[in-house]
Order: sequence, then structure tokens, then C-alpha cells
Amino acid sequence: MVAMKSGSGNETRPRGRPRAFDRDEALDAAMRLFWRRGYDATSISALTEAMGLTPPQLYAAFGDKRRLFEEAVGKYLAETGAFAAAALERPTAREAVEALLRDAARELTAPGQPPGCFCVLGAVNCGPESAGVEEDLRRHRAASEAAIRTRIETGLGVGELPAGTDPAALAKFYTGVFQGMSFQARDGASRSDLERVAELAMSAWPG
Amino acid sequence: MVAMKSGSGNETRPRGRPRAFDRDEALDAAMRLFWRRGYDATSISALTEAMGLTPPQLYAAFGDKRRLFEEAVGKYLAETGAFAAAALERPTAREAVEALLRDAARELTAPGQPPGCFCVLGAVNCGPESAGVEEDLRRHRAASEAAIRTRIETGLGVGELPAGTDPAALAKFYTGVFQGMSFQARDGASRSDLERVAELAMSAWPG
DNA sequence: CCATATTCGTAGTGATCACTACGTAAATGC
DNA sequence: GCATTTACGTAGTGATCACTACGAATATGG
Repeated sequence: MVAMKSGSGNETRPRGRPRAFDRDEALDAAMRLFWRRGYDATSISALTEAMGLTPPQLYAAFGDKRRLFEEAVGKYLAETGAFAAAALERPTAREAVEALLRDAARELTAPGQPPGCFCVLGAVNCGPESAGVEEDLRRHRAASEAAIRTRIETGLGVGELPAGTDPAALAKFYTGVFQGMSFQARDGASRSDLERVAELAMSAWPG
Repeated sequence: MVAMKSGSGNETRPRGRPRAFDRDEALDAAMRLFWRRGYDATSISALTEAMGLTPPQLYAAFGDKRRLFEEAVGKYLAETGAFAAAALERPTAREAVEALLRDAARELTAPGQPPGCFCVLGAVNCGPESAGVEEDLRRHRAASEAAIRTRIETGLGVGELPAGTDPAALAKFYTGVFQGMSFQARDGASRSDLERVAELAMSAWPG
């Protein structure tokens, strides 16, 4: 992979001294460390070492620890986490949820990246001073559950599911299964372990 | 509940100056704080405040932070966590797992105590220096999964389940559901939310 | 009363935390 | 060349971390 550093085009260069590192590479290293250890347990010194930066470089480029984390979350959702939104676009609600769980079994145990979902595990057990970070990820999880519920409601609306099906309960169940799978991935579960979990979870699908 | 402080009987008293606090009450306060915030995010100063002790009192009575945590885990498993072992003693494997999840829906959201399972949430995202604590709880979780698997194997052995049922896969599924429920409890799920999750999970039971 | 044993309260220890002040280096605009 | 702008490296900041040294206090055993 030949690296062509940022914007070699004819855009006007910024005014001052150019940055001596690749901002996106540094952000990627930060994301992976936050992902593996969680917000609170990831110290600035661990970050600077993983990112190959000095503390002033980190602060100048990313603001502070919290904003760096938020950027890392955004990068995760846009890259690794994209499979989830893609799965929900399948033609039927059942296929959508099934794809979500099957793809999750693969993604949550993918080699070369931390096990489990960053959005689930990245900010558990934060101290009182960083409770806001925990709350931010909680909102992301709530949004994911809402997206699943909306997908199920759509399927119910076009008659894919038995009348009387409770989309909110179903969405909470599959959200819980996904979060359980994340936890089990961090506890060492393999891809095939999680695929069996996904298969059993789908056998609870109504109808 | 009239409190009768420890051992008023005719046992010989210890030699030196008596302790000025109730050790079990202090341990209970520590357990609840660890349970709510997790190992790393619970500082000694937060513990001493919650337990009503000075640091030297805490260290003299409990050793160090890690041993205090281990004692808190033991107390949790013996008290709050006892419902799980009790559920597995039901006459059939299905009743056992169903009771486990139904009782979990109640216990994980019980008023007056932190939401979720201490054994699941108490040591997530520990830093490198306290990774051993995380590993200790991981072993407890593995033991719980093994207990569920054994219960299912017993049921399979007496013909409760269809031949060809995979006890390990089933145990991992229900363990994952339980862990997901713990996570959702901390995210604000209600008892009835979790009861619906439990009911859906049971609809995946083979046969 | 005295020796022994254990806990008490006061007041800190060095290490690490997130974060930054400051002077220098390297780019652009004119 | 020279002002301006931005990033650089060095070297720290006060706060909090888990943990403890030390002498006084309070119990038992004789």
C-alpha cells in the first residue's frame, strides 16, 4: 500500500509549520487503544506512546482526551461499525436482524482488531469525572436499539410479522443479544461460538 | 431489624484494642460501590468515605484494594448472586434456565441496589495494572457458564431435550443473554423490559 | 500495675493522572 | 528579507492515585 500523504492536490496549503505526523493514523491508533481498554483505563501517556506523539502534539491536534475519544467513536461508527447500518437495509426485517447478528459474530471477533464492540465496551465503568463519556455511548446504544425497532416496525407494517408482535420488545431482545455477544467476544468467544449464539437468537423470531 | 453486633457470646475476645466499626457493614458498603462503579473507577478515598473509615482502618481490616474487592465478590456471590445457583436446582433444565432468567430480570433491576450483575460489570475495562482483577471475574463467569452447561447436559441425559442438542452452544447463548440483560439493566432497562427479553430467549429453547 | 497486642488518628509517601507554559523551528504571504 | 502562523520539543504543573510510618489509645492476660 503506497502511502500518499494528505491532500497533495492543488488546494492551498495551511499557513504555518506543517504537522509532522499523519493525523488519521494517529486517530486510528487512539481508537484501537480506547477500544481495547476503555476510556478511563487509557491514559494520555499510553495514547501518546501508541500514537507516536508527544502530549503537546496530541492536545494541539485533538483538543483533549474527551474530544479525542469522541473522534475515535465517530471513526469507529463510520468504519468498523458500518456493518450494522448496512445489515438493517436488507429487504426483510428478519433478514436484517439475522445479517446484523451474523455479521456481528464476524466483526466482534475479527483478527487484528480488539474483540467486541467499541460502542458497547468503550466506556463501561467510568468514574464520576468521566460519567459524561459513558452517557454519550449509552445514547449511541439507544439510537442503535431504536434503529432496530424501526426496522422491525417497518417489517410489521408490511405484514412480515404476526399481528400483535411487539417491535420494542423484539428490538430490546436482539440489542441485548448483540451486547452479550460483545461481552463474550471480549471474554474469548470465537466467531463460531457467536454464530451459534446468533442462530439460537434467530430461532426466537416470531411467526 | 435490631442490630446485635458481632459475636456477643462467650467466645474469647481478641487480645488488642477492639475495632471501632462493623467489618461486615463496611464490606457491604465497599461491595455496593465496586458494584456500581467497577474496580478501577472506585478509588480508595471513595471507599473510605462510603465505608466510614480512614485509609489505615481499611488497610488493616482488608489488606489492600484488590483483596477488598475479592471479599466483596465473595459476599456478592453468597448473597445477591445466590439466586442463580438456586435457579439451576429446579427439576428440569428448562425450568432451571427459565428461572435463572426470570429471577435475573428481578435481581438485576432490584430497587436499592446497583443495576446489573456485579460479576459481569464489576471489572470491565481495567487498566494493565489491574488486569488480574478482570481475569478473576472472567473466571467466575466461565464457571457460571459451565454450571449452566452441566445443568443442560443433565437434562439432555434424562431425555428432556431433543437428541443432538448442543449443551455448550445453548449454555453460551443463555449466558450471553444474561450478560446482555446485565448491560441493559445498567443502561436503564426496567424489570419488565428484562422479563420480556427473558421470555423471548426462552422461545429459543429446543424441542 | 505492667507487658503485650491490636486499632486508632494524623499526616504524609512517591507515582501517575490529565494537561500546559515557553521558547524554537518551519512553513506561507508579501 | 521579514512578519505571521502554526507545530515542534523540553520540561514541567497541581491533583489524585494506592498505600503507609508513627506514636497515642484501648483492649486482654497476668
